[in-house]
Amino acid sequence: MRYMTSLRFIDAVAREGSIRKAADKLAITSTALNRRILAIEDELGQPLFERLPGGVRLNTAGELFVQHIRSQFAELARVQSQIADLSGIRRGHVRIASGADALRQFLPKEVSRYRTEHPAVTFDLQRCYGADAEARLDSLDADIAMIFAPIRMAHVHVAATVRQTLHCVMPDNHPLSQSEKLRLHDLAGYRLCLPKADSGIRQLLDTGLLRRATDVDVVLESDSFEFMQNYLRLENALGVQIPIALNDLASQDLVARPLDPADVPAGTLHLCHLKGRVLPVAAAKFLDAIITSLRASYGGDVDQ
Amino acid sequence: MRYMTSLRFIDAVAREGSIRKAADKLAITSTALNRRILAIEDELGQPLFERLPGGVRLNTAGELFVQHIRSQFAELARVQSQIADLSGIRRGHVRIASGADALRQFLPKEVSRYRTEHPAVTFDLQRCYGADAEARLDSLDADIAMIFAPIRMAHVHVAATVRQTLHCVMPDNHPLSQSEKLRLHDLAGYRLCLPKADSGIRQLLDTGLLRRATDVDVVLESDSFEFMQNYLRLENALGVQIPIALNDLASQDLVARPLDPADVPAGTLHLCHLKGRVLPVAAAKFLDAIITSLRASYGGDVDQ
DNA sequence: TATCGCGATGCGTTTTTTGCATCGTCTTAG
DNA sequence: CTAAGACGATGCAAAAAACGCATCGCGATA
Repeated sequence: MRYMTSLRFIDAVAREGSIRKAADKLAITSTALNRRILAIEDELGQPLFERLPGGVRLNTAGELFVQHIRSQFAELARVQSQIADLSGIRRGHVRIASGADALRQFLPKEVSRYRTEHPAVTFDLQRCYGADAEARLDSLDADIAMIFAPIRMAHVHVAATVRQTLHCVMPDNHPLSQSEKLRLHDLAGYRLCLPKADSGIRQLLDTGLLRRATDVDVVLESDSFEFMQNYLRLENALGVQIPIALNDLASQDLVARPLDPADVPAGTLHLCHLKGRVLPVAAAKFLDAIITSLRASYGGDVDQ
Repeated sequence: MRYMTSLRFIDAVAREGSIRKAADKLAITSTALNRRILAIEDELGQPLFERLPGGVRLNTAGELFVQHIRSQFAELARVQSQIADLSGIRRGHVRIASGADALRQFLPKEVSRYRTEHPAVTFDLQRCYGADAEARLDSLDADIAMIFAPIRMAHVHVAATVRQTLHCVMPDNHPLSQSEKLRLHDLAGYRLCLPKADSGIRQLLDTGLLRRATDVDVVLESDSFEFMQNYLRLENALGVQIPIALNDLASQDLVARPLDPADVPAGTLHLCHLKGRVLPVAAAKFLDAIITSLRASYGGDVDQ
């Protein structure tokens, strides 16, 4: 929308921390950008940025104003989406912040299904970690977040949760593949490939290991599920994942076995959006769709 | 704010129902206005107005968009007020929709007191009836409503209520001035000056009269309290008002006597704003101030 | 101390917006 | 049944706003 140009520009400057850098990204001269900002500040009667030797930084008023700008963008998007829906075709853009878990199999499938029904809806998938995802909801950079970690911020609304038991993934000829269910002490002596410490899986596992004083052999840490899964067979090691992240293991001759919840507490996958925000039609409907789908897959483990 | 010009224009056209008329009010030519609207419609990809032979009217998309525009205005006002508050001086504009009751004595006093403390805050007092006031909250034409009538709309938030007993106002030499409390049947045979039928006072009174099958002599109806009050002495008649509307009666040799609540139910003065809306600082603080003041005057009759 | 990168500003140029005149259409008054 | 009036749309020239270039002053850094 044309009339929002100045606001977009301010947002860009706030993000870049420099008028010249922002001007570069926006493909205009720093002069023009600078003058737009001065004009707005003049109209507001107060500066929005502190001028530092190395650039600019939002002052308190600027923080408030930029927050306002972002909520205006989000609101406009919502209204546009709602208007588009009137004409029968659902349009819109859905921005999802998710951990790697759901990004593997679940979200691709869901997005694809949704886009089959509503081809005019576009998506933006942002891979990120727990606190990050919440921050993106907060700054209105994402509409929906799907994270396997506790929710920290108070102003995030949890639309649904899914209980997820940790599973060990291993080559199908691994000795532990004989057991249907694994206790934590079973893992002692085997090589483990684990997600990094900031992952929700790792935190749950560490809690369990600490409590049971189990000593395990972590040979590899990575935040890439793909890497770990492809590596397991090479070193005949164990990985840990949650059901939603499990893809077609059989084709790689891998199997998954649940860890006894008595040893490692089950974690919770949170599906959320910013509290108090009215989502655009497209995002709201997509949220509904994935909740329905989760319920179909995980039944009683889904809460709303 | 400059960047909102097009939005302001659209709002004006929606209100006027005609591009030419709106252009007149906005002091530009209809051409310019017309083209701004065409431009926005073009950007949105959908028309916002139906073109009728006698002017234009919002279509469904337009309704949505105009609603969005108005909420943007309100939000901007809130942010500006918040920003102004940062610099110590409270600025802002508070728009109050109120019945005549509170507009007589209470609000002038409160506004004046508030403006003494915050001279940079300006006010807009809109006199209107119950349902009207709610509509103004809804269309964001008012921030706060103060109405002596039941709340009809679900999306209005009642910040406080004050129970108000109806009082009869009369010249101090009126026979009824002897009684400290009046029963409904006491009024029979005396001349009454009453507010019009759409007033909250009248409705309560009519309820009582109907229930008690009391027949009274209504000689005059008016929605002007001033007129009625000045008229009472001339015809030695009775008026009915609620405490908050009572001004300095003694100087006019008038007295007020409560009507027995057993005959006429006490009414409720509602202090409200639009549900889900964050009020600008100035409005929010003024609301606090009048609630405090009401509590000081009416104590236990105030609920929050 | 010299240099570099930053935001601010004066000035000529380009783009956008506005106003005027006018068209076509529909309703209403005679 | 026609003429008049009011409405929104549009071509074109004038006015206004935005833009880009060159340049300034300032503070950090090497």
